[in-house]
Amino acid sequence: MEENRVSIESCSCSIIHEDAVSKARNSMPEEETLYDLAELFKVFGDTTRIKILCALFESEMCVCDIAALLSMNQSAISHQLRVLKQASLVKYRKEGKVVYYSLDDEHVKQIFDQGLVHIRER
Amino acid sequence: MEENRVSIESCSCSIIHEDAVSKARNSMPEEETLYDLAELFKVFGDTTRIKILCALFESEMCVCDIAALLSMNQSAISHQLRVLKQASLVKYRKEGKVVYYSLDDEHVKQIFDQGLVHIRER
DNA sequence: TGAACACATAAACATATGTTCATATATAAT
DNA sequence: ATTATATATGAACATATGTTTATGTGTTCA
Repeated sequence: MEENRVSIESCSCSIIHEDAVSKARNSMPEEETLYDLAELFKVFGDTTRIKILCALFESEMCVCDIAALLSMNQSAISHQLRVLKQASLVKYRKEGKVVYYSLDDEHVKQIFDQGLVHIRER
Repeated sequence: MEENRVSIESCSCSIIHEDAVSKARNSMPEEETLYDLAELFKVFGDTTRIKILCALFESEMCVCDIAALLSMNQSAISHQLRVLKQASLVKYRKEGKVVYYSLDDEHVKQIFDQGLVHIRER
């Protein structure tokens, strides 16, 4: 349908399927939600952090344990734990000098497992 | 238990909980699996790509439609569609000059929704 | 045949990100 | 009090990443 073709400044091309575009536009969650969602997945999108989460599926661990497990230095792990903590993916408890980290959330594993399903099936 | 403390070169600290470390080590998936998983989530970890996927939940769309929807230029969208395609998250069909993209996978939405659950509950 | 269009892609660029190094903080032990 | 240890953090650095710009490719239509 020629009538549906509308020029948009930001894009040199014309909209071919205005119906599809407006349907998508209406169903789209808020900008902030999508931003937060991307930020969340970004946290999962690093090998070190994925390994840390994976390790914590088994039991809580202190920073040194994780560093030893992954053969990385303590600082790198500590930095990544901060990222995980900010994303509410891990929580911690202090016991003297030692800080024990554990999963903060029950559906962290569900996100993880859904990802696994995808990579196994392609 | 003092006997459990073992020095590791890569980490200046000593392992405090060798049992926890070895349990985690044994349950850890293969390195390659974890790498692929991180790569997958990395693809979800960008606002533009999240929006594209979100748009495709409704219906297939051509490149220009998506560019107009997101007020971005065609090239940027095309680059991101390539990333999504390489991750087996979208597929396409050609119809003359127009290339229609759609979701490749039924559990893309499940990963997306699991992420939503997390950000809504924190 | 040639112009217009939809899309792809390479190069360049600015920005974001992860690790390391050095150092600070807090607790425990001597 | 001093030392050792577990962790946190800021700065620096190298690398990765997303967007733009320019251009190439393939298809349609006049």
